Amino acid sequence: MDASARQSRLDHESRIEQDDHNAIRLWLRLLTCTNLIEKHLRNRLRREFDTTLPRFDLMAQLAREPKGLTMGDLSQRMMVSGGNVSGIATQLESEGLISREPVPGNRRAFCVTLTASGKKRFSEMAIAHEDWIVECLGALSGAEYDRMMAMLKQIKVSVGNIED
Amino acid sequence: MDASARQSRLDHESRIEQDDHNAIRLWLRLLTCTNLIEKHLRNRLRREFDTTLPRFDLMAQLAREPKGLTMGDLSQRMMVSGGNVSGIATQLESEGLISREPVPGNRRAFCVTLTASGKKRFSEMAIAHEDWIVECLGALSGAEYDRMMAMLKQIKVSVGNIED
DNA sequence: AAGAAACATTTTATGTTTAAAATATTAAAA
DNA sequence: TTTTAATATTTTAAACATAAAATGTTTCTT
Repeated sequence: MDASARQSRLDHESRIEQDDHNAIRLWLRLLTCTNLIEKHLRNRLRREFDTTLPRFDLMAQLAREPKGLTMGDLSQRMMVSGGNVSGIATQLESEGLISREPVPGNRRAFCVTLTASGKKRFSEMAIAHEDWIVECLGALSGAEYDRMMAMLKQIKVSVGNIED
Repeated sequence: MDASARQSRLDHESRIEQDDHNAIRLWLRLLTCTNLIEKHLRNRLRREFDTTLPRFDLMAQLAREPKGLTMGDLSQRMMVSGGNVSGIATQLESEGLISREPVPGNRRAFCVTLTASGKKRFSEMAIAHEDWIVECLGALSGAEYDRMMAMLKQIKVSVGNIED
């Protein structure tokens, strides 16, 4: 193998390695960024509203469905396990923010809704929450938003295709 | 207010609202994407190596420092609490993947290192782990990598500046 | 050298999350 | 009608995470 052939082999290999490392670097930065924002939101929810992200998420789902949702609906929409929803709902219920009523035609299910107090509390939180996110992501231009959205969608599809 | 003025007011307001909603949409997609990849990695670690992400992360830190790290070092680098590291280390030690030796000149500290078995296991996992990430993010072109990295860095800075 | 302060780690208590088992209800099929 | 399957929820067990208290070690001050 002459020098140029060796060189091109090395280039090829190092480019592949570089791509691999790029993928890891990108993943790590993606993870860091998301965790940073999530931690920020958690801190502010705790500090300003004395609550947690999962509790906020549950209330957000209910706010979108004034007619209420069953525990199973909540589990599915929040993409967390049923046992998890059960625990969070118990807390929120004891604080009077949600109510769990039996469903007339279905003795298995509970219909979970925001109470008046829960609605009021959630609307305060939602406004603040939106502001916090704009603070975090507001530095990106409209064009950058679009590009980022497109790339993330592509990643989502890639990952979705891997699953067996 | 004439029609065009009303229109421009509406446009302005709706653009702002749109931006807000864009920020939330972007955040939600970012979160979904990260969670999707993380869940995928967790599943494969569990399925193919019968381990967890925190355990992998601890071993990864040790693999980078053949001389070993103290519990405090690990806690700092993994960005988790000391008590947490303690629990994970106890598990890995009982499985013979790491060892905790007293440090000669410092009777407070333990020096944690990968055992031979731990090194072997980790190198297998690291290769697979890298492949999984390339699978997830490989659909992006080199230019897209760069743009994404730049935007994430910008977000990181934005969020960092908010903290008080 | 003695006491105070800082440090490294473990222990304890508490909370969140998941997966899996258990319980109960409804719907469908034989 | 009885069995079976699907659904809805709760309970339980385990891993992970944090904060705070406890323990032991080192270093600094005086």
